[in-house]
Amino acid sequence: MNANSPSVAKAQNLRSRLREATSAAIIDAAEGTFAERGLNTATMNEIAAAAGVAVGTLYNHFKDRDALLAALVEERRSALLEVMDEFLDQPSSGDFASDLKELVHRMGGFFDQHRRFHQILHQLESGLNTAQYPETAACSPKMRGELHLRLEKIVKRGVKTKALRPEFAEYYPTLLLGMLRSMRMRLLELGKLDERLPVDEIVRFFMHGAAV
Amino acid sequence: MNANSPSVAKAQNLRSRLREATSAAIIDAAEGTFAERGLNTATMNEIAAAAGVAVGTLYNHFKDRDALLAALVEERRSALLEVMDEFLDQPSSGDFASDLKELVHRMGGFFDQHRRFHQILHQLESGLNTAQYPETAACSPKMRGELHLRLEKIVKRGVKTKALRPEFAEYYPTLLLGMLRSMRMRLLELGKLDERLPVDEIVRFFMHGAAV
Amino acid sequence: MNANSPSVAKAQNLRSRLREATSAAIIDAAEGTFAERGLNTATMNEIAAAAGVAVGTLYNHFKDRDALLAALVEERRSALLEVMDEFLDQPSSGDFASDLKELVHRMGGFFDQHRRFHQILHQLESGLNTAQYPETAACSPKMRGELHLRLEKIVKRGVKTKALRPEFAEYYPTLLLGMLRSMRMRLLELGKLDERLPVDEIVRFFMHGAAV
Amino acid sequence: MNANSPSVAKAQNLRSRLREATSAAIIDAAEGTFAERGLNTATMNEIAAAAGVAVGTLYNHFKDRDALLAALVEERRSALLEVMDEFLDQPSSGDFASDLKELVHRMGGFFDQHRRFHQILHQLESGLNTAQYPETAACSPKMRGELHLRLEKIVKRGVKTKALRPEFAEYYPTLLLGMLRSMRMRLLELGKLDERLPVDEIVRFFMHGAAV
DNA sequence: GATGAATGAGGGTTCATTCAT
DNA sequence: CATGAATGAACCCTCATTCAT
Repeated sequence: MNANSPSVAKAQNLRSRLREATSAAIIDAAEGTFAERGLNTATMNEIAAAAGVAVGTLYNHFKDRDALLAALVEERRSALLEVMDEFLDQPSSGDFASDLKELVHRMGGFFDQHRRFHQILHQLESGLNTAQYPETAACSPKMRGELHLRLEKIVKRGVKTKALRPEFAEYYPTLLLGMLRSMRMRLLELGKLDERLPVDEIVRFFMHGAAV
Repeated sequence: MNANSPSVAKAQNLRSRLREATSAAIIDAAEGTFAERGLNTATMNEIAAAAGVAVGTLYNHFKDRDALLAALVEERRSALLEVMDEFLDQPSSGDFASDLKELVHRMGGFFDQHRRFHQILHQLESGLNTAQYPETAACSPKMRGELHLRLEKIVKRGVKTKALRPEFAEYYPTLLLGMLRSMRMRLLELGKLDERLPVDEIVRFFMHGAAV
Repeated sequence: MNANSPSVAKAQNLRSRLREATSAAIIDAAEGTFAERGLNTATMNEIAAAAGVAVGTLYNHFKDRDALLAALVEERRSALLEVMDEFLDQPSSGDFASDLKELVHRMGGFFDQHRRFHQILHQLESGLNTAQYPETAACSPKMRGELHLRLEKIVKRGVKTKALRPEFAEYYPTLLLGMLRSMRMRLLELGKLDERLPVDEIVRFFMHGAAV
Repeated sequence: MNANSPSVAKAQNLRSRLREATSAAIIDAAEGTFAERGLNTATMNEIAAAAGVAVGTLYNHFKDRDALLAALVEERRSALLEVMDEFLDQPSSGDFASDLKELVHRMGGFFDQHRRFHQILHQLESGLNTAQYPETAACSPKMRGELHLRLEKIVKRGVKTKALRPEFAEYYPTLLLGMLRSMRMRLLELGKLDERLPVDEIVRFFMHGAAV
């Protein structure tokens, strides 16, 4: 048989790469459409049009609408966590404030690069949409949980080194994420679509608050 | 004739009161349904069932789905702003921190009392939903704008009295609201449906941050 | 008992007259609304509003929408036939053309006076509406049939006196009515709402056609 | 690539032809349903059932109910006018009566072939239905206007050649159309569904009237 | 008898999903 | 595999009719 011949293998590779490329294009189109039109309003036809393919093709790549959304979240989730983990696996610099600033910079950079995904996260957070999207429902809290975990990790470090007060510490990750998200929404509302998240100011605020 | 007789007048009063009661019941049911099932997912039939009336009745009281949502937002909006204005119209205590704490307590109290509305606000914030709901679209940013305005007012006071740093002050209202909202969502996620917002801790965090 | 006392009788008379007056007002309102808004589009609420009463009152006077429409048709039908019969019961003048002109004048006069009813007749004629309105369905062809009968009567007279050609005579009533109706619609289309049907010209055309 | 290969082109041709066929089937079904059940009573589900497709398919081919009706009217309108214009563009035979007879024969033939459409025209004429159907509203008077125009054209010829009396000539088109329509309705009422319009008799009547 | 709010069956429309080509 | 027309369940909304006051 020539099923394993080099040329066949090469052809399969090519095919598999083409397939991957189409999947990625669909996910990108889905990200844009979900963000722009809303998680509930975006239609499969719109996504297909944005991806430059026919609706049927979406279903060749993803079981259903829910699976597409879940795949999109999963794709970005892993990329974000990778960025964070890459940093968290390094030894601490010794200065908590620098460490935090670096981590939040990485997150902010990712969210700036994937603004659309950041908006989708916001829509998912309410958890109300997940009832309709069971697969995403399993994926989105997981993603939030993992984000939370990373932030808890560094917060615990901060508490241990007495850089942070321990009293309300369990909610610091929530507050930090909430501030990033509300800043993104505010920038959108002000029409500053291309402006970056003011990460340094947010970290400063997180550390020292608003008082003089 | 007897069109103005006491009994007719009484009957009209009764009717009008019954009508108000039904409207209020519908708005309450809508609040619950929109919050629980999601702004897009909640159906008119669900809302009617929750209110214990038939669908047609919803349309006797509100022009369409959009108008019902707008009426709901408007109802709560005015109640919230009233609570805030009642405080803001008083002379300052002189101590900024006390003033802020009091104001946020009022807001938090309102949001605790109307948890479901707080969740709806969150869903409205993305602005993506409003595209579909023109009437709400005109109402919801107004509400956010007015909330913002109140907070800006007190923030400016704080800056003027040098209780607050001026550098990032334009975003303090956004951050404060973002923290309240993310805390609500977190409590929901943890299943602590009936727990109150930890207003004191949030204000403390707002003022002094997380650092020791 | 005083059930038959004069005053009671008088009171009952009064009441019955009031009832009649309300019924007539409703029928008038129905005529206007059906004509203006269309047989299918006119709603019971619109009719009630036009009559200055509540919807419920319509149902106190007429079993349902269909019965109201049927009563309206019946009311005008009997009035029209009365006008025609009054003439037809007289002995012929001896001149067919004069007789026809007089009859058509009476019909045209009635239709001018009840333009709205004339329009309703037009809508009923298609017979498509009657499927939905069983009572009217029984009433409207009857009305058309009776109109037809009167016209057949005079046409037969004309044929017998050799004033009319017999060849196509069975369709002369249809053509005559069709011309009256199309003239009404044309006047409406031209915005000449208040113009009278050009009865003389129509009768002339009926008798001698368009040729020189 | 093979986007322009013969097989793809052939497939697209096939698809496009199938699509046309479905559209035509839907228009035919709509014609039958609108005529039989009435312009207001016919439901989209009935039309879909008559066409042997699902409701959704109607909306794949026509924006909404109104657009379907308008497309139907437009389709028949252009076919009718084509038949008339084909004749009107020829030089006159010199004999007005022959010309008129020929033209009305063509119209009558078309209306016989499209009896259902003839009935729909009748329903549209009242203009009351069109208020609800904006697209049809723009299309239906246009169609009536164009029909009128053609008839005015030939009537003017007749007046110029002194074949017709000029006195009431502006209403001749209206009367002619009204007679055709009332004859169709009469045939329907008599259950003579398949009988043809008696065009010769109508033209004779138009020219010479009913008198001996 | 008049009132008008409540009712709910039924119609128009959308859109995720399927499947023949 | 890609395609896109067909499908039909489910949604929003209307309006004739009822009935408690």
